[in-house]
Amino acid sequence: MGDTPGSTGIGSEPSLEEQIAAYQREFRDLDPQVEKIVSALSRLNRRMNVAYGRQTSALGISNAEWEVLKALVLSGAPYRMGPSELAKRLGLTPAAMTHRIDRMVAEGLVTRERDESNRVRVIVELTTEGREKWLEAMRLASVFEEDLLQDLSAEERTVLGEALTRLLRRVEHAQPDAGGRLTDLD
Amino acid sequence: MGDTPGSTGIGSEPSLEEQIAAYQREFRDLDPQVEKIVSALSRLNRRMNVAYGRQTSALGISNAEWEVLKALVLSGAPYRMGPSELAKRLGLTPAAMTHRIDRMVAEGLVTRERDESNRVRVIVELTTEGREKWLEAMRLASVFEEDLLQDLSAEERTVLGEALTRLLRRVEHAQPDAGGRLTDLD
DNA sequence: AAGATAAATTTCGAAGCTAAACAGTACACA
DNA sequence: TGTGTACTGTTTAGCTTCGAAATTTATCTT
Repeated sequence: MGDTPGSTGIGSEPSLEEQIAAYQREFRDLDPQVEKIVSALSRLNRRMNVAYGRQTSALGISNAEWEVLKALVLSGAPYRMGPSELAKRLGLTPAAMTHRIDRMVAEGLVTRERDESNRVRVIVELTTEGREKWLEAMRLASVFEEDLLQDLSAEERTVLGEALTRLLRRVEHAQPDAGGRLTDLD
Repeated sequence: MGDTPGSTGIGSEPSLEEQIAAYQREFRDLDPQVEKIVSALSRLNRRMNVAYGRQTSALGISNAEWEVLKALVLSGAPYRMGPSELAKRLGLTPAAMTHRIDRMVAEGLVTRERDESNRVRVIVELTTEGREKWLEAMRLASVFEEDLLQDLSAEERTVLGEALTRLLRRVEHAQPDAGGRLTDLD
């Protein structure tokens, strides 16, 4: 196992090899190959997140804000969603969603207005500035990703994409999806 | 790009395919294959973290606690570290480390005592209970992981492990590793 | 028109972190 | 032997973000 329910901290870590060796030492029945895959996956993901985080924070947006921008953009033009819809999508309570939207309105990333056709509802809409921030972050990220995968051959990319989606399907099938804190492995 | 600096929320998401299609629609210059790999990786990692989180929280330990347990176990017998060493390892300030250790001492996962040979230092040591919790979590995690990788052939495992470690090396090389909030892609 | 239902917000409080000040110990070096 | 300096860990105060529960406002049902 990677590291298991580890975390997201990035402090000074031992190398992947050292860590796997330590796992072998402390926990006998462990397949080194499985361990290698899971640990590498977890650690790779964490490093990528650090990179993304740097890029977005350079643009002045937090992760919480990024999530909202992403949800709105992916909903398609005209980039509108209700708070409760957003909350469900992001796994937050309505209260937390209200707070987030407050901040984002103050920063000009979204607007909030009542739906005139049903005045109980509220419409959160992406501003031009919000959309441009998202686009800029995507540009940075796509460059980073192309660069990251540079060394992989076309065939390797195919196998990798195929294997990962197969694993994903398996996890999504098996998961009843309940509570449980999140974190990063490794 | 996966989703980019996304987050860790697990709300109700669109399927991977739908999401990739949305990315294509909203952001033109994007290699679908790269996108597929990065998104699957990110999403897979998140789902796995949910599974791990459920397992550890069933054992009554938080992610923060898990990190500390892991660092201590991997340091090897006699499972002792100083707070500042732990803080550096986990990427926390000393103050935050003090708080975490407070909680874990109260729960009997670790002990804290002064180093008699150098009374400025403090020694945090894993208790038997702490070690057993770690072992139990590892047992659960390793079962989960074996099950997850079940479908992959020996050859696929080799290719996957190799490709992931290569990507990891590339990221670790390129990363000056500065601030930047973390999160999960996708 | 009177509930019943639903959406969003407000209020209050909890968790977890950081920065900065503080306290205690060890070591260098006159 | 004393004194300054450096280092560890803790304390204090404050910030950010979230959640639970109560509250407000609007809609729907009958």
